[in-house]
Amino acid sequence: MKNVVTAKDVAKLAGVSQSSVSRVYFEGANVSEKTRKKVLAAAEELGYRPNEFARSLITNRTKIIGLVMKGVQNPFYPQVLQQFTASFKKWGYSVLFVHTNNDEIQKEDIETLLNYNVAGVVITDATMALSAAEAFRSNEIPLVLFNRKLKTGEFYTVCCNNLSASRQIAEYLIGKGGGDMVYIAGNENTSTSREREAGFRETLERNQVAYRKYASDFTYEGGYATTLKVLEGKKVPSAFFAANDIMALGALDALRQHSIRVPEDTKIIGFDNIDMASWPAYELTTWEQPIEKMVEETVNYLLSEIDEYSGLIKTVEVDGSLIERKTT
Amino acid sequence: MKNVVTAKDVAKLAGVSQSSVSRVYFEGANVSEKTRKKVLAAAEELGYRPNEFARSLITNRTKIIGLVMKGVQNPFYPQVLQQFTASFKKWGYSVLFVHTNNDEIQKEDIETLLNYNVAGVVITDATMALSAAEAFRSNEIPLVLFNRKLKTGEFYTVCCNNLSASRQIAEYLIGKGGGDMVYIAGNENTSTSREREAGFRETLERNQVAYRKYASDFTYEGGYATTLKVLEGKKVPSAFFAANDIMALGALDALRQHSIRVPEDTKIIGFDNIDMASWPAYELTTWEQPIEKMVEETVNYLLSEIDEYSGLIKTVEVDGSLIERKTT
DNA sequence: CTGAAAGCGCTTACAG
DNA sequence: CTGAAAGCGCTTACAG
Repeated sequence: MKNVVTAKDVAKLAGVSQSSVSRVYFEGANVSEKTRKKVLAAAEELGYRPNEFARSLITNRTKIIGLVMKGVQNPFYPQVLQQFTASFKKWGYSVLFVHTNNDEIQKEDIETLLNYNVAGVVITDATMALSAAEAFRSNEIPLVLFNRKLKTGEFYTVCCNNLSASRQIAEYLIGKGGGDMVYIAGNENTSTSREREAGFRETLERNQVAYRKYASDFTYEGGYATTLKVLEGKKVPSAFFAANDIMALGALDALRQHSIRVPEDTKIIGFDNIDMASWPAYELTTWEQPIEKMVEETVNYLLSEIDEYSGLIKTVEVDGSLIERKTT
Repeated sequence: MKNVVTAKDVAKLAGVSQSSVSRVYFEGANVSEKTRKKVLAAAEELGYRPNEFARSLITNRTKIIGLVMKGVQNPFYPQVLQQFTASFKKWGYSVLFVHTNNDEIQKEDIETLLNYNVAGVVITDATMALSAAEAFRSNEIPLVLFNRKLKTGEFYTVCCNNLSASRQIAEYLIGKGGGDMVYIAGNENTSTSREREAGFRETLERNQVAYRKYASDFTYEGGYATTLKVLEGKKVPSAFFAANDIMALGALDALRQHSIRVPEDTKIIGFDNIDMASWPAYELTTWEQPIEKMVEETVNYLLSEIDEYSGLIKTVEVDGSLIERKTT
């Protein structure tokens, strides 16, 4: 019963061939204005819509982008999802949403993406086996790692300039005075956490500021628990740098529970600039990730690769900026 | 170059007909174990995957569910998205994510859903013109409104038992003492806000407790600003009921800014039980929406309608429960 | 600019 | 249980 109206029906009503109907719906094809009008009128009358599947079958192209995401709990990512969806929509692409619980994308998810012959893939906060990447490459499906670097030189990557950002963060905190600082790391297997650590640590060491690192996991609960652990030592550090905002908020709440005043007794800075960072309960100083710009870079690359596949590999780093609020 | 391996190639290598290859991948079809093994071996060797588009073209069925969402800013919805994706994945369905900025789903989004011939549709916090619904109905595409009621009797709806919940909330607050209460409403055109208001108001009036309603919009900023407006009056109400958690958090921050103690000077209760409600900075008393159960109800209905379309219309209301924390 | 025809990669009666 | 063949709804050379 479904979708009963076909190009053939429209052709009959319009008094043209099925090929002409097809041409009306295929941009770039040659059709006279007269034919176009007849076809569109007939299509309107019958409620015709071209069948995407027949179309994809023959063109071997789809208008679907696969978007892979893990941490929807972190408000940063829903925002990313929204912006990608909006941006792709402008170009006529729809988003197939793939959620992965594991750090690494599972085989079944890759298969789904391949089965739907997606035009392109965006991977946000998940990793991928190189063999999986090979499957996309051999099918000439362009792929972008968003906000994560894997093996350099293997993927097109778009992310924030974490190294330079964390150096600036270190300098900023040093400027605020105080002699020992704590880095609250995110998951150790992410480039974002490692790079933010590297820039921060290196700058502190160069300035002979004491540095401690505590492992955590990019969640609010993690930031909270980790900060409690930091406070077990007798000395409160002069400043905290949390690898993302949601951990910074947890850290802030942990500090408050111990009646440690921020920014008087210690300072804290996050990363991302999620909505909550600006809430009056937090007023968190942070580093803004330019999501819009990052999304734009990603979409532009994918569209150009869809247009003509080159397999270009590059790492694009977009600069963010310091957002100063009341925790420093 | 893409997806070059077809059933024909596999058939040749396996020494069987293309029909047999097809049968191996079509569950329920009759194939001998011997044939199956030969085919799977050949498929493995060639890296064969059935083409979903060819399949959909002929069966007129897809394994795609359209999920329409508006407010990804409210952490409640990413959670909903995640649970739907996980749940559908178990049944072999993928999620086409449609984000709408407007309250009402736009025509182009409906077209996308129809073009991809989705097997079913879930609409969360958005509304839809009846004419759009008609398009789904006439194509026998099952549809569920999740957490929103539109015209009763027109849609299959799954939501929380808002009326009973808000009555219990009112009784709970009355039990805590105090004589005048404020309802912070969400968007006026949503059933969730209206129903929560109705149950709350009705119970207060029956108990002769003064009631005031303030319009707001389901956002943190809205809850914050609206509460400031409430406080412009000289008298601080004895309690606030915010139509969702994110507004309640905004309200709480506004109260703090005015140094009004919670729960001593006034009380506040939200709705949803989002992650943040349990954060130490808030410890918000709220009503938990049983997302898991609601998702399950939705998925079960859709699967049964996909299996055999009946057009069944019903409103399923799932009970939630009070989560008592420190704001009451 | 237009139509007739081949073909995309599958599923599914049909006959054996 | 299996194979040959028709056909799903399109696009796209090809010829006119």
